[in-house]
Amino acid sequence: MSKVKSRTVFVPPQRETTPVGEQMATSGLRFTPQRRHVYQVLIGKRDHPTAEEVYLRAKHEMPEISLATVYNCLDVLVRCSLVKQVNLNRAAARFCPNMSQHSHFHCEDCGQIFDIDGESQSRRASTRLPRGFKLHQLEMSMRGLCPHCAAKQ
Amino acid sequence: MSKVKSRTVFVPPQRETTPVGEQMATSGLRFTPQRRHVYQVLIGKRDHPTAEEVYLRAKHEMPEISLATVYNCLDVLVRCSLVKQVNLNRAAARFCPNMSQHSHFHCEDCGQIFDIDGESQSRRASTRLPRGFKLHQLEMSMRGLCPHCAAKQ
DNA sequence: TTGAGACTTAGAATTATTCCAACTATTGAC
DNA sequence: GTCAATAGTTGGAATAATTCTAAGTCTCAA
Repeated sequence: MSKVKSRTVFVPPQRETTPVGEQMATSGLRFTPQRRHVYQVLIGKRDHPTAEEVYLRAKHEMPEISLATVYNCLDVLVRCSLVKQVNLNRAAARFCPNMSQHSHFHCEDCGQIFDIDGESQSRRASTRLPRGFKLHQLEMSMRGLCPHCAAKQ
Repeated sequence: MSKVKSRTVFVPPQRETTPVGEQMATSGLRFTPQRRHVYQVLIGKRDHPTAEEVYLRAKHEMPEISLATVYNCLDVLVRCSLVKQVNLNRAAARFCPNMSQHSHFHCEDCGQIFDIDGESQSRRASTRLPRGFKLHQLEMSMRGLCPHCAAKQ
């Protein structure tokens, strides 16, 4: 993953009362071993894996984990704002542990996804919204050529 | 559909040599009766239908059209930049004949999708892109509450 | 007129995701 | 601590959007 700037620092959770665990607990959810592991898998390699890829990586350390559980964990992590879900094409959803404000650049040639830092995107966007709309979340995605593929052509 | 401002004006194609038809022909594709009809269905009601919904609407005037053809037509229209494909959640893709620069606002309460005019979005976005990236297309989507649903709460 | 390539069609196949039912784990009230 | 209630996990089945396939039709250009 090409990352321009990072603000999210992962503190590995040791007990249920880590900041991450608390963020869940307030939603009435539990920070189970499976959920912690799925989260660590995402943090461990900061690309944009699909649920299937997360499943394969998670199985290395936790072979008995099921795909259904991985879907459940990802869903919970997204709902707790610990992970972003990225829907670029109609293909499988991808998951991104970078919670700083950023958008995604999808290279049409090599297929890679890049995080692009986008400061104050949502503030700018909401100033453009017609009166009455209440913005909760903004997602910006781009397609084109990454520097490497653009240079080749 | 709540439309703030529109720049796209539809000129109904009469012969194969309409502007719309030419836009296809240059790609080695044909502006067949099915493709024209699917396009007119989209233009006719400017909301954001799924492929299934387009299929149902198209069948009124052209009962023998198949779902596979509708998928083919939508794909071709998107590739010829006559229609935008909108992927909001993981649900069915939606199609939008508004080709002016705009983004989509998805109301979390009523589920409606609104076109929000966004002038010079892509110019601003590309100035934020790190050196070397070549932007072809930008998509911005928002979630939150539409004026009607926000007022209710 | 004919051959090549594009298009349409119905139905089958694919695939990401969700659902289900049985079982296990955790929490809070007593 | 015990126990009921609730939450989570698991494997497999089900779902639903989309793509593929094969056969037939249409269009264009030589």
